[in-house]
Amino acid sequence: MRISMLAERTGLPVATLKYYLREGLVPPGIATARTQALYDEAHVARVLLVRALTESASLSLAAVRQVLAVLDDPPASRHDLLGAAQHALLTDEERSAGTPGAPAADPWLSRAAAVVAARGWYCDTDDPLVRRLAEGLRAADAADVTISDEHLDAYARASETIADADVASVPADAAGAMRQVVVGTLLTDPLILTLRRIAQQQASDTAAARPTS
Amino acid sequence: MRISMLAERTGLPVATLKYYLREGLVPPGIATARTQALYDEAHVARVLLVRALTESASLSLAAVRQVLAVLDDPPASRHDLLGAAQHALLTDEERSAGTPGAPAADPWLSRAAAVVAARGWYCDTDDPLVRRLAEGLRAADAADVTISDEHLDAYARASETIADADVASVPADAAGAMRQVVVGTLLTDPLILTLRRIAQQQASDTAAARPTS
DNA sequence: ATTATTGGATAGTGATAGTCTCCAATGTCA
DNA sequence: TGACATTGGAGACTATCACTATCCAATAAT
Repeated sequence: MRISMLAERTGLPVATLKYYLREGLVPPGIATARTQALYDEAHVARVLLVRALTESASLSLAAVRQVLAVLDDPPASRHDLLGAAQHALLTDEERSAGTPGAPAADPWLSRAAAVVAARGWYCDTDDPLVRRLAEGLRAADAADVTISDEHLDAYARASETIADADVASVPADAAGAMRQVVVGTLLTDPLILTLRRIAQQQASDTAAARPTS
Repeated sequence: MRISMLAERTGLPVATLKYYLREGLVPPGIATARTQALYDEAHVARVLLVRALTESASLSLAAVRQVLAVLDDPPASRHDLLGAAQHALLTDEERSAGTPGAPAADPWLSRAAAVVAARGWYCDTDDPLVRRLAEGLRAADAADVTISDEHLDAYARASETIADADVASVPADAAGAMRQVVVGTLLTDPLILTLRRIAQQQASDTAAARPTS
């Protein structure tokens, strides 16, 4: 199919597709002449993937590029798969954060480590995710929002439920697994947050019905 | 305190504070002369809140404005509180989405409603949150990510755990409750997503240790 | 008295994500 | 075969966002 057909199939203007091609987010079509190239279903899927990641998962095109790079070249070992996937989802800043000498005993980092440890999980304060958690705790405190240990543990328990379901749904083949983990996680993040809000309404109604319990 | 002190306390350049004042995100100081105004701890807290919402919760300044408007003028009735809070967290587009005649029987909307109903929750396909859920499901499908009913139900169960903890932690006074619900939800969203990723690593390791179970 | 700081206004910046305009080469259909 | 639309490729242009910089005359500090 030609680019105008690709535009029709994806619902995007031709100019945007040209832009994605220029940016390397979508591979070039098969050139049949100097001003003609053919695109196939894989191109349609790729464009839809880019849109899903930008629109639904709110990724920047730079982040989409990172994700696509991992999908296009998945690590061979199944063991490295999740690690590579997680790595692909970090920001440049997070990736390059080496421990510069003394960590200055950040209280937020301590608490983040404690939350993780309380669930019986591993505990490495150098892990970018633990650092990200600490950063979130710091921001909440700066905004004068206090989160109790029980509250935080409830989040950790819920996360465990989610992660177990996630891991259980990973397909056997490497490429499919990569796709499911990386793209699946990104696209289900907003689902989880939306479900949380719906559940809040529900929990609030229930609490109102059974007032000062 | 003068603006330079406010800058020092918040760690932001004076130019940025002036910008926030201009944009109405931070209330003006008490003018003592035509070129002099005083700021207090409330201003410090406000600036830190704005930063927490933009940096940690990734809100745009326009969204921060919406949130602050609700915080500054909370609904009197406790019953309306969560509704108003939820309303404040919607986009303009979502707020203005009235049902235009026939809903065209969107399959994603049906599935979203089914997920909600399966948890024994209310079920209104006009609810902006249910629509948002449907939109997320549509995006996942477009990106060729399939989510089983069990998988989705695990998310719903986890969300219930989270929401119960959220509702249990809401303070009694109206202003504090508003703050906790709106700001607390926004700032804990990233915590939950980060915990999910950490839990995924954990679940993956566990699954690897107990291979083909 | 001199120097620094302030509030207020206006203009400029850099990043992001497109969108528009041209062009000569090609495809399509009469 | 010819008229006309479409294409790939390149470059310039645009809008939005979140600042940042510059000026100014009016204070404040020393």
